[in-house]
Amino acid sequence: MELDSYLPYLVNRLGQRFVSEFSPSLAEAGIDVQIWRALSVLHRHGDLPVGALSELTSINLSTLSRLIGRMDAKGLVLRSRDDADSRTVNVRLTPEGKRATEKLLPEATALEARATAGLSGSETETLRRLLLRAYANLEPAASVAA
Amino acid sequence: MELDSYLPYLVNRLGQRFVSEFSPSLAEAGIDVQIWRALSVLHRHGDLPVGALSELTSINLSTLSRLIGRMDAKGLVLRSRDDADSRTVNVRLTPEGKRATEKLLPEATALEARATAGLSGSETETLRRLLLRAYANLEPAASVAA
DNA sequence: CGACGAAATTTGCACTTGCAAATATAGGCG
DNA sequence: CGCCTATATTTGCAAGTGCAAATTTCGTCG
Repeated sequence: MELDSYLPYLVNRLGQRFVSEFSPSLAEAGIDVQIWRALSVLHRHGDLPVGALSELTSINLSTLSRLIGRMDAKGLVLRSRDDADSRTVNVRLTPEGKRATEKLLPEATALEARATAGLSGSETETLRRLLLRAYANLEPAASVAA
Repeated sequence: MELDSYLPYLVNRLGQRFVSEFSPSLAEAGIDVQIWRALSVLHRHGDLPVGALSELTSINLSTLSRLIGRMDAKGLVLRSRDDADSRTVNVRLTPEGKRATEKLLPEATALEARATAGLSGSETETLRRLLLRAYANLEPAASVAA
């Protein structure tokens, strides 16, 4: 195996670099990268149950539960039991959460632009497509009940 | 910004999936993903100073210092002050560390193969190249002294 | 040669994380 | 209707993590 071109390696270090390069913007907004991930998903998808938010953010459920607690304390989100099924807790952006997210979106876009500088539009699209495909390929095997 | 095709988002979730899919193999070997990252880099590059290992693994220096402590305790690596400059500590794989790493390499390769299933050889190469390029594009600005 | 600032690594501390167990609510069955 | 199992979320606990300060060693200048 050639580590320098090993995909998990390349992906991990690019991910770390995205985080470190975005951190100054986040720090200015007083939030960390995990909160940002949750905010951006909620902004895109609207209200979501905790479980769905976990799935979409790739944040562990118990970690996310506490993260939502912190976000709530900051006034960024609201929790409420679902009307139809009250095992479910729905998370919703507050106006302030929405505002904070929208303030950061342009910087997020700029970061991506910086990452793709020098790539043609079609190369960038290819990159997106292949990342998506690899992700789908690794769909957990949903282990059939024993 | 369209979150579902936002690169940092795609990269993060693919990275998380690589980790979760590799975890069973790691658990069997009794190590965690951070240790694996350090092992694989050491295997590829040979002995390295802590700072260089931090750079190559994208693991924070203080975190790495303690990680090396754990690896040492497990008999996977050895620390030794550098002969020429004893501010530097060199980290080296023990034979056992080498063995443990080589035991996992085939599974790492298999994971990558699974991720790239259905992609042509040239698509996979393109993916590697673009990830590398994006990483290079985000090289920190080395802020010129004020 | 001795003091001083720079470089490499480690450590104190406060906080985040994930696993597994606990809790809360639903839904089906006798 | 009450019990039992499944689903959704939270919490106890034992680590792991990053920042900033401390430590160790180096190299240079007076």
